[in-house]
Amino acid sequence: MDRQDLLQGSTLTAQRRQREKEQRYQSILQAAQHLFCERGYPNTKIQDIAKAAEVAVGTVYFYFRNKEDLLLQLMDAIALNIRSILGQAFQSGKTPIERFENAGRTFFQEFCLAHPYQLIILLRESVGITPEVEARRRSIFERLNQDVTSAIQEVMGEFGISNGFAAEVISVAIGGMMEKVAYQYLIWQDRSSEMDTITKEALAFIRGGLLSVLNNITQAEAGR
Amino acid sequence: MDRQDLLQGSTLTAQRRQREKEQRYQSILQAAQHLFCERGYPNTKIQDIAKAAEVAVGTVYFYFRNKEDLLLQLMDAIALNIRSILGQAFQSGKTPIERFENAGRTFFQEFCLAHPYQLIILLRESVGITPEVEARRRSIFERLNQDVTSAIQEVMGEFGISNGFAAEVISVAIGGMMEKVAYQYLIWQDRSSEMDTITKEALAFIRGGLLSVLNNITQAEAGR
Amino acid sequence: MDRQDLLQGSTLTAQRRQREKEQRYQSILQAAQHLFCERGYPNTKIQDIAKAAEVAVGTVYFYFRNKEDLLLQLMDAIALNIRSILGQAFQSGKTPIERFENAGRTFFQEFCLAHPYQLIILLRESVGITPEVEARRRSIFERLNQDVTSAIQEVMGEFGISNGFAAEVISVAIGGMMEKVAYQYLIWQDRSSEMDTITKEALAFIRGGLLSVLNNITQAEAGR
Amino acid sequence: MDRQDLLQGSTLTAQRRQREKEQRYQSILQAAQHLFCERGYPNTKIQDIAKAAEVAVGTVYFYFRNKEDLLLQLMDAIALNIRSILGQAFQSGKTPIERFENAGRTFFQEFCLAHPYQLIILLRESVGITPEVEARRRSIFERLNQDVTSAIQEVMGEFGISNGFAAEVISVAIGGMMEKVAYQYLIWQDRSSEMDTITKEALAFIRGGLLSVLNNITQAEAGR
DNA sequence: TATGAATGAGAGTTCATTCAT
DNA sequence: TATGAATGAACTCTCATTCAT
Repeated sequence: MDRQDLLQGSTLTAQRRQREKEQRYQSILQAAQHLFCERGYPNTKIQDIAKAAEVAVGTVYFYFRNKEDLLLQLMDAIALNIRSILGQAFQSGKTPIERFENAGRTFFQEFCLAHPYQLIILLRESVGITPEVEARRRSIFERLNQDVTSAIQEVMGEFGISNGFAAEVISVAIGGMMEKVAYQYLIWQDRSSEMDTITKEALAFIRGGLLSVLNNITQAEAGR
Repeated sequence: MDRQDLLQGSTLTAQRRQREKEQRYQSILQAAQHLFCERGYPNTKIQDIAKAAEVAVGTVYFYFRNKEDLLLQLMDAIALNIRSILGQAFQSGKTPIERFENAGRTFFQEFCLAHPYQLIILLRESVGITPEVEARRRSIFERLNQDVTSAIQEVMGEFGISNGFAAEVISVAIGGMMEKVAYQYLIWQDRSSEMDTITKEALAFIRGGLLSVLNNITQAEAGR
Repeated sequence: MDRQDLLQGSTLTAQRRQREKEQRYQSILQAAQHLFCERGYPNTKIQDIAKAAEVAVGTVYFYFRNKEDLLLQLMDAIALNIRSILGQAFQSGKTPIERFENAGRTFFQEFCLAHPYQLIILLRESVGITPEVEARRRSIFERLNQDVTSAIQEVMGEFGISNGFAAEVISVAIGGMMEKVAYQYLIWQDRSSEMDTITKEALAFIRGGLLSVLNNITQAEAGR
Repeated sequence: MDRQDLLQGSTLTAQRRQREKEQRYQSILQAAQHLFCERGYPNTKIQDIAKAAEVAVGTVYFYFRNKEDLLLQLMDAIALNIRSILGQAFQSGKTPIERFENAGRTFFQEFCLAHPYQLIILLRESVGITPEVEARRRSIFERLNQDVTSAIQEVMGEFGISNGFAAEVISVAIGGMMEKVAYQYLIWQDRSSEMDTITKEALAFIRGGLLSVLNNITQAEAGR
């Protein structure tokens, strides 16, 4: 065994270790997500998470500062995922309004239906836990809100108008709609098989509201 | 002192005692509401509530089965209040759409702005506490939803159409919107001074969405 | 209405009141006995006793100093009853040994079978509660023990011997035997229908033991 | 350090840890036994046990599900001990009756005098605590009873007779005698120095009863 | 006498977190 | 890195007892 081999060996070992570390981190995170959703955050013990992830309690604390940190990192991962999903959707489609609707559809299909646990963490299990968690929730939604607000302003641009405040309020409103529809039909009830129709109804309503607001502003400006 | 007096006397005493009991009950409930909102439900100790209500810990348990029961009864009182407020609003105004908008305005003005703590309990502190609490949350929103769905169907009736499913989904969407706008601008930010404008924007959006949906259905039916 | 009448009236009223007081006292005592046996002393709340006796909590404390006092007075009543029952039995029968056996039979028939709750209080619910309660238990059994020891000494007298110490030990042994047989076949198992046979077996054993001891002593003394 | 060493090393460490765990478990159990006897089960706080065992409260709950479980495991350990002591005694001696008397003597000498705390737990502190504890008590005595019943049947065999029911009742009776004598002279009074004489008197009485019963049955059978 | 609302010390139990190995 | 036994502060809930009416 020459030096090169030794180096290679240790490199490979290091790589494997790194991979294993990442896997452990992920398995803990997934176990936590699962249990938080099934039993609720306050009713989930670190003990349980460790058992589900097949590691010792101490190991959880090696990867996460504390229980709250576990939730925060979970939220961050979820936020990353949802933004990545929506980001792509916002780029597909020809017209701004089309892109907008694509994003809406994608939210229900690719996020809510595909990752119900992530939805539950974001809308239920991270609510009212701690000021820190609540702040993270807010900042996540703030960023999503900015994306949507930008999209709305783009649509507005098509109509030759610009109203940042209205765009923001409407963005918040649309966000709330999407959240509540998902909560109602996926968390409270399980109507996942009807999500197609539900999505259509909700998006029709949103498009209607959006266009109507734009037309009114346009007319109002024209009437001046 | 004759028999009548004795009877009256004891009745009056009994009445006063009953009144005092009711007052104690209310003062505990109010203390709980205040602390749940300020510190969060899980961080509020029964001890604290007792101190704030100026009673002993045991007294809290005389009026409420346990901490969860305290929250549940609080939620019920809030649900009663919001339904009473919205119920009146739904009866004012000439046209269905007018009544609908009145209710929306009333929600922000008479409920959210007037009773921010109740808003916080309903939207934040009662989320994800216990299956029981979550079930109560659901049933409260279910009932509100039914009211709004009815109102939407009334509006639909004006247009000579009827679509229960659409009405329900739109009701959920509108509910979510109101909730999120309130959460965003009253709980996360304090923009209570701008609530007038925000309300106007949000209601315009809703009216637009609603009318648009109705026109589309009408046209679709006409086009057949 | 003359003075005599008034006096009579008040006397009668006083009598009635006295009677009612006594009834209340008894109903509380009986409720306590029942609940102590069914749920166990530590699991019985004063609240429950009051409810069962159809009086207010405060009323229980008018008749009894505290929960322990309730148990102590119950024990005293039971001790009174058992001594009265056994006392009569010890006087029936011609020979000492016959009287002795009558008492044994009576214990099972007239006490254990007739008053199972009293048996349970004495043998189970009053055990290991408090030093005071334990002391009362001891003094009750001490007195019973003295009675039995006397009876044994009387039997010994017939044989022309006297051994106080042996009499005492045998008395304790016989007492323990009766207790355990009752506990086994009436509290742990319900073999009340077979108590006749069980009683016979047990009494035969006792008589045998007793006579054997007496003969041995006699022979030993004769052998000197 | 080669592989063998590593293996040995880890094994030794694991063994030592296992031993320490067992020691902690025992020290908690002993502390509980001591305190239950000195203060009574209901008056003993987990806090106190922890302090006496020089561990934290949480450690008690690491080894025992709850306070009741602590008592149950204590009872099991005691039952194991008493059966092992009596089991040996039942095997010493030539004749069945001799073995029987050896067991009786051993009960007083090797169990009651040597382990008074175990006696107190079994006869006083575990009485009337909980249905579960009472059930365990019953099953422990049931098993002891079976042993004694078997021994009696063996004695009967010597006389050429067999009466299972009588054997069982007599076994219960003898058990009750032993218990009560121990309770009276070791728990209520401290006459441990006189236990020799007391044992002799009690065993004479038992032997007398036993032989008398056997003779009677024999005569009765002969008389047929 | 009788009532029952009010009291509050106290106990069992939990569980996030630590740290020696 | 990983382990898991150990920790102990914290919290909910109980219930015997009191006392103003």
